[in-house]
Amino acid sequence: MNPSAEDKIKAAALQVFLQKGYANCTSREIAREAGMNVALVNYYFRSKSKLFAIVFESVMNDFMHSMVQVFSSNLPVRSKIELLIAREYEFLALHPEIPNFVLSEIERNPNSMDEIKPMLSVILKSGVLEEVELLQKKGEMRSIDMVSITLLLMSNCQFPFMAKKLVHAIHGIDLAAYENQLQNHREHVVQMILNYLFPNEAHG
Amino acid sequence: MNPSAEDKIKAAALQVFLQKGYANCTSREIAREAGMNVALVNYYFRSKSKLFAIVFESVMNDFMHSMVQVFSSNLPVRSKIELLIAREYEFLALHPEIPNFVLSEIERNPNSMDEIKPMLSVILKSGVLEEVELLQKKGEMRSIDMVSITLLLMSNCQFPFMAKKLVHAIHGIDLAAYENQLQNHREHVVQMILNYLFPNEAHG
DNA sequence: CCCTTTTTTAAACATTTGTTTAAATTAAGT
DNA sequence: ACTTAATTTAAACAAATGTTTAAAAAAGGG
Repeated sequence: MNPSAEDKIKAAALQVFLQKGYANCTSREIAREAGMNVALVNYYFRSKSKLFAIVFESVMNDFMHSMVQVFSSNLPVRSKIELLIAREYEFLALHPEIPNFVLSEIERNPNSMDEIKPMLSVILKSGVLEEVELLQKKGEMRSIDMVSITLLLMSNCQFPFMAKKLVHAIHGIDLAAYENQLQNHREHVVQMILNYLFPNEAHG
Repeated sequence: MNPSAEDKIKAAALQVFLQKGYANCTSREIAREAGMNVALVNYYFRSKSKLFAIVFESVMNDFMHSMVQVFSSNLPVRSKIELLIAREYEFLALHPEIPNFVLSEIERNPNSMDEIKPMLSVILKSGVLEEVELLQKKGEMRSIDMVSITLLLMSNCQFPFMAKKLVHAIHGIDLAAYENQLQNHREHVVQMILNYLFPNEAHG
């Protein structure tokens, strides 16, 4: 079956909002991208901001989904971290605009993150924190707080995708070649973070 | 001497552009922040976009200045990296909006980075690349390309400042306490990166 | 086929925004 | 003090934008 007008608008909005951000695009632009009238956008979604809210929620769900999966598995922490990085690099290779999209929205509307809290509580209940604490007590893992661990993971996964054009400007690297560069970089990130968090083990 | 009207407008524009970005603010907002009329903004700077260009150039100069200084010093690479991270954390503690400001502008205008190229060539001429190559040949430094080194440094310095509100949403950490968290994180970043780049040396 | 509801369109509205104009005020020079 | 130039202000303009309206077209049900 063909996509409905509603779905076409939602898809167009996703595209446009991701690429230009909320303030930097117009309702007419979304309508044009969907191949229809401005009024239809508001007929189905009432307003630009309501449409954005729907798109944002759907993006956040996609983004968090595989992360929650990883944490809910019963792999050891070390493997969880490895898998998490792999998954994020896969996901962001397909949707590199998302980190900036999320950070912008959080700046625009500080309450926008309320909806991820249910997913966060799933992670908390997975027992990951306790496992980390135990490993640290046994000396198998470096003593480091969860905020810093989160920052290390997010920084090294998300920033490389956000900085594509900046790296291009600095190093002159071709935007196509950057895809390979990123996969290469991923391996450094995995090794570097694991080496640091688990200093007693033998690594590459 | 009192700041001139022109300077007051420039200062207000810096403030507003940094905080809200180019598209997300208005000329009238800048005028109000400077305590004057909209027409004065255009009287002195001709247009919003010309004013932005001036502000952007000045921000980029500030941002690059201390980086260039570090690279132009004759410290060994290891110390340069240490110093670079320290300087960036100091600078970004004062101006945490700059990474996002720069990345947004690069997206809006891909040519905006042309003006940093002179400063980049200063770094290239500093001989840092050759020193890295030599250390890698001698096996004192891990074999890793310059793009990845750049990414490791930028990711771990800039992202933590960009993600302040996101980390607040995830971990509930108070925005004031985050300042301390960042300084704590800096030490992890220094150790992690040095451990990884110089795997043969003894580290904390 | 007719009636009702849903979908689509073109046009209009009010507001905002970047920019300009023309007059008023101030400063500077002689 | 007078003239000229520089600065500041209020008002206006045109274009863009989010939203609404009212009419037209299409779809569905009996």
